[in-house]
Amino acid sequence: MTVETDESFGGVTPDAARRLLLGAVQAFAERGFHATTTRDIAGRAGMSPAALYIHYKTKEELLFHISRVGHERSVAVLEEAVEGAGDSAGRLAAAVRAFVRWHAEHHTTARVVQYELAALGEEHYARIVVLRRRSEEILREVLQEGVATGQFAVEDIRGTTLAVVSLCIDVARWFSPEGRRTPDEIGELYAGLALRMAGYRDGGR
Amino acid sequence: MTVETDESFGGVTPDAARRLLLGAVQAFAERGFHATTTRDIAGRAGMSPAALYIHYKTKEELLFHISRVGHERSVAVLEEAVEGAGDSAGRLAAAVRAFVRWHAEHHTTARVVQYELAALGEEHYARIVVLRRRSEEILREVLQEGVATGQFAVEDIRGTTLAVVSLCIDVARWFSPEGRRTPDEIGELYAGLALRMAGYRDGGR
DNA sequence: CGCGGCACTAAGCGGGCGCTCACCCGCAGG
DNA sequence: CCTGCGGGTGAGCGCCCGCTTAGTGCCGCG
Repeated sequence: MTVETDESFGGVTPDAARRLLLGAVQAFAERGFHATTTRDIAGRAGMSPAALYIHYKTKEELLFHISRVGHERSVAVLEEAVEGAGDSAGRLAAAVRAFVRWHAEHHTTARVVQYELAALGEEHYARIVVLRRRSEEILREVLQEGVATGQFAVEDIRGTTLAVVSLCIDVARWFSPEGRRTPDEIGELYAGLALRMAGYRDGGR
Repeated sequence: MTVETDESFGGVTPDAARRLLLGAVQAFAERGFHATTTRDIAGRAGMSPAALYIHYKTKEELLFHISRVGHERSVAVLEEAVEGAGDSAGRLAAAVRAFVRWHAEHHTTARVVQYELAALGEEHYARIVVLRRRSEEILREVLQEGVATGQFAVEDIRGTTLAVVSLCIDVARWFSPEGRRTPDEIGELYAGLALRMAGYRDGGR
């Protein structure tokens, strides 16, 4: 079986460590962390089980690396999208479009990032939670700004932010490349839905 | 540790079988199916590991029972809410309110139902998928009806339905009884958001 | 009161898990 | 040409998993 490439981990060296990471992402996404064996991961990377422990201390450390890099990428995507995208409506649309696209395009990584958190050790979990808060903050600021300028009409900003973030994240759960929609199309659809959730009026589309 | 009661499984007999089911729900929700041991489940039910196999053939069969009963309950809740709740806007609001409340109140069961599907055997999985389609159909029909009567404005009915269902389901992932919102409040908030997603205009709240 | 049946347990089997250890290449530096 | 060393392997340790089996206590019934 070929290991699908994913530019998120392009910078990881040496080569063997990256192959292990990619194999682990695949396996964790398909079966979940606990149902994945180190023999399976090593096999996907074309190595013996023992080789895994040259590059990573434990199976859990592999998960932590995936989770950390994945969160950093998704937050970076969100930050880029929000910067310099016009008014609040433009920023919200751009943010949701980009965040959703990332979760669809990288649904294997995203699945691990979003749904295997509980398998992290306590210390690693705490470090990941910090990163997670960032993505919520970014969207909340956009909503807040839009409400302040009168472009949006939202009573419960915290709750609505949570709902928008939740909507985007859940894409990773159900998205399939064999499905009828491309990541771009879903991003576009969801950007429009997020604007509606924010109470934005653009003339009635 | 006390086993939290959950009326979803109130009708299961004998008593020991129900206790095992409740213990399994708790354990699966906390740690996931694969990380849960039969010894843990039996322990929560106050029994020896072997007792589990008098009432269920395998650990996977326990998961299947939980998944089946859980899906049946959530679909029933949705159907009740849709029946006799006025116009399309009223029906959509009632449906989302009830569906979200169920996912928040029974977040342990819902977590298992929504996120441990992959651990089911092929045959059991196929039987569950049939039940899952029902909930999406119910919401799609409401949206369709509202668009037909002009109360809603939705271009992509399938996609919007998917988004609404996804939004509701994801409540099970993040909800915590220690959080700042009650299931009722979240249901209310989400009902309003769903109406906005459907393009319903009620005068500008 | 004896007996069949059934819910349940103590003990444990076979196997696969995460992880380790002793050893082995190929190659850069002297 | 020898040497050291970092990336790799084969074999396997100790553990705990899902599940089974042989046996036990108890309860209703003739």
